[in-house]
Amino acid sequence: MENRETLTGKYGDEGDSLIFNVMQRGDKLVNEVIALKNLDELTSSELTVKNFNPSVKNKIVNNFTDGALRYDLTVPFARYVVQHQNEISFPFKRYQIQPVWRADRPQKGRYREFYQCDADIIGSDSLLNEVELVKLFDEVLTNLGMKDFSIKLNNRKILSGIAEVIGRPEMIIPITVAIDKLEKIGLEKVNEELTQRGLSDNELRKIQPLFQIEGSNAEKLAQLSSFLKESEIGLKGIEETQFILNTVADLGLRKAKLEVDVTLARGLDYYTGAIFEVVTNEANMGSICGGGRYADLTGIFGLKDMSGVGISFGADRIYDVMEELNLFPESANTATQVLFINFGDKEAAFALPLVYQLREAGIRTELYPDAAKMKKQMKFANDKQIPFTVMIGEEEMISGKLSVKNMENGEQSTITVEELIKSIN
RNA sequence: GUGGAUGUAGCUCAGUUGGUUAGAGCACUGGUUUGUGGUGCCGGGGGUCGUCGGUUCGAGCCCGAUCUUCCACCCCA
Repeated sequence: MENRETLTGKYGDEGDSLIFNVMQRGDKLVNEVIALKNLDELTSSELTVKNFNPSVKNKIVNNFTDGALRYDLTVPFARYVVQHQNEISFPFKRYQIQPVWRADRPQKGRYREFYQCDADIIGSDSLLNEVELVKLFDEVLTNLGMKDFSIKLNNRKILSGIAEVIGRPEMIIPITVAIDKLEKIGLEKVNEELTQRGLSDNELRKIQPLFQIEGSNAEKLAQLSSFLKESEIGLKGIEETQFILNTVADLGLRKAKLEVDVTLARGLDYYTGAIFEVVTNEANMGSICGGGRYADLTGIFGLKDMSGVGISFGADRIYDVMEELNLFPESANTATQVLFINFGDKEAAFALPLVYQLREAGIRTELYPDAAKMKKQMKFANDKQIPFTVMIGEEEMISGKLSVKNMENGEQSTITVEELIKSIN
């Protein structure tokens, strides 16, 4: 859990409303309720759901909640870096695997609680870090068995450049959100939305060439630099993207495709340079990974000039995709090799040292804990695909030999422990 | 946040235009030589039909509310 104010305002308006706020506890809460009773805006009639106006709602959230569940791992990481700046040697790398929460309505591939696996490098402007993270995407997802996935690459500076060229720099977020939908809803609808968001016909006309951009990464960048020739920041974004592409190309990738995608616009407010998103081309799933460069996230917490870049793997979505693609091995078969059947207290006491003798010989062995019916114990062994069962009853305790049953072919033999160990090892 | 569905045994689901003791498969359990699994056969336990209220002589089936889960949009991991 974080302090609420640590998280609010970092993820955009949409993000803010998806943060799980946590109520104050105990007397603090009681005191806030008492204090709020005195606010003239809050009359009892306003406490009915239908009459709830936003300002009252805000007031309640502000007064009643002091904490918030982590929305992602990046902002808390930035907070951590600022708080521990004197103890950290920079550039600082860290990975972190933890659950995060979104106050959203769940559906396929969307969870209210899910795990993110983050890797970040903070305290370095170098684009080599971006290159390393692209390689990390490739390495991890390839090792998990994914065969066809795309790392989409864009740059916030390019998006800024676009807004600048159109003449509406303040509209960068609405514009990028709209063009992000190009593939999904088509050109016409995107233009509709842009108009609705306040773009003039002239501005709309200026942006059209952007929607025609296509071809290889190099061709896209070439068209883009002509579109952005008036924008210094836009050209800077192209240059950065070019560097990442070239360097990665020299190193090569295993299964990943690295694709420039100008329509990739992540809603997170804090990205300033490269923006990443990974999608699998083998299953219908939203993005499975994301990330980007944040040049001044720590500034909000009081530490200037601390640029970082990081990526996040969406563990649950990756799991879902792997499940769908049958990428999990049939069984990790580290299961029991020998099961001792339990005939009762005396027999169990006799068997237990033998269990440990087998284990010391490296054989995965267990003794059924209860003197359950034999049929039940045998069925247990069968269900768990345990290859050998050992029966020790009166006879075996006298003779000192074990009745060993091979569960695959049903054959049974009477042998010593040493012989059993030898036959398995 | 917007819209649409769902909710019947542990699990997956049937349940006819509202009508007597609510069913199946799987799972569990007992028996089939009382120290033996996998297939077979015979038997058994288990459900206040999400919750509350309403309509009706009578509701799992109709109506309302509420909760849950799911799906799409929005957004994103």
